[in-house]
Amino acid sequence: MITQKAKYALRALTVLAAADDGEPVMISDIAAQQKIPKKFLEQILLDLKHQGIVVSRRGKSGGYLLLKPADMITFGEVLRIIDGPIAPLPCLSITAYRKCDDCDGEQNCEIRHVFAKVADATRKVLFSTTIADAVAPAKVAEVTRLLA
Amino acid sequence: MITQKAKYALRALTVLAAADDGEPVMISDIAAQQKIPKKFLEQILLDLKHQGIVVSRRGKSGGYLLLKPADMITFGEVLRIIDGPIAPLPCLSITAYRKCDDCDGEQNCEIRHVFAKVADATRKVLFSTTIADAVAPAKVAEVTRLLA
DNA sequence: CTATTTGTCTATTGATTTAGTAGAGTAACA
DNA sequence: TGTTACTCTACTAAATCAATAGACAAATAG
Repeated sequence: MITQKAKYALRALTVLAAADDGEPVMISDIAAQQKIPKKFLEQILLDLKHQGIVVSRRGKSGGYLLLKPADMITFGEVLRIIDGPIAPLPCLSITAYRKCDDCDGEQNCEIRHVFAKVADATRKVLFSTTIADAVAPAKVAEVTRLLA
Repeated sequence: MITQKAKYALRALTVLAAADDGEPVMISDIAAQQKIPKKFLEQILLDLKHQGIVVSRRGKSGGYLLLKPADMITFGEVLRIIDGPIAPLPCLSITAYRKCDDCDGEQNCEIRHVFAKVADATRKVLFSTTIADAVAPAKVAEVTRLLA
């Protein structure tokens, strides 16, 4: 299970992706729109800012903007920032590798071997899907509605 | 990340799978062989027993045995028993479905859509791999050693 | 029939993580 | 210079994780 925090982060980013280019969106607006506790969202956006996913502007007419284009932000990188390693075992993590203290001989560890396949499959999906992909269907639906 | 408990469960089952047919293996032996805290392992095996994965015998020459053949026990079912749902979101769980209280309209939830792909890929691996698969390479290695 | 052996079951614990809240502070702008 | 909106740190309640503790029950050997 991914955390609530990660879900919030992804949904906040889709809001920013859907906003007009160069137009900052206020934390309160994102929070209201996505039913996210405002104070909690502040922390999340701050994390995303520190990790170079978004930028912020202060004062009147301030808010948040995407730093990179939405189709350059993958689900995988967001999850890593918020929830930590993608891998199901520490000894399979790319960003936070840690030898399993009990098992020695990773090459022969069959459990590791199985979960390596899980990790590969998971990464394939998460790093090939972007925030833009998550926004696209919503936009299609919107256009469809407008044309109806 | 899967829990330590799940890792212990899987490794304990490989020990039982490797044991001679009909020969019970004592908790202490499994614990020693796999460096698992004995008292913790007791609980794990009890869980697996309650869920119909293993059976036990008490008293002298007692211990645990697999209830089903090793190639009929998948990683997926063991993980479900020990760690709970496989799905990354409650609204994607087969065994413990729960509507996400924030998002309404599952059909349109793009986050859900992405994680559905993750869940599918994960399940494909976990339910097609059995304890027998995990033991097989070890057996091959053993035979190779004996023949050397 | 009783002592030993091995599994059964429930409760408790300390550490960590999760999901927030609280509040003082700082930059930008009008 | 006041208001607005982001920034940063600290705190907390509840849940989960990884064990540990100990009383109990069944099987069996002598």
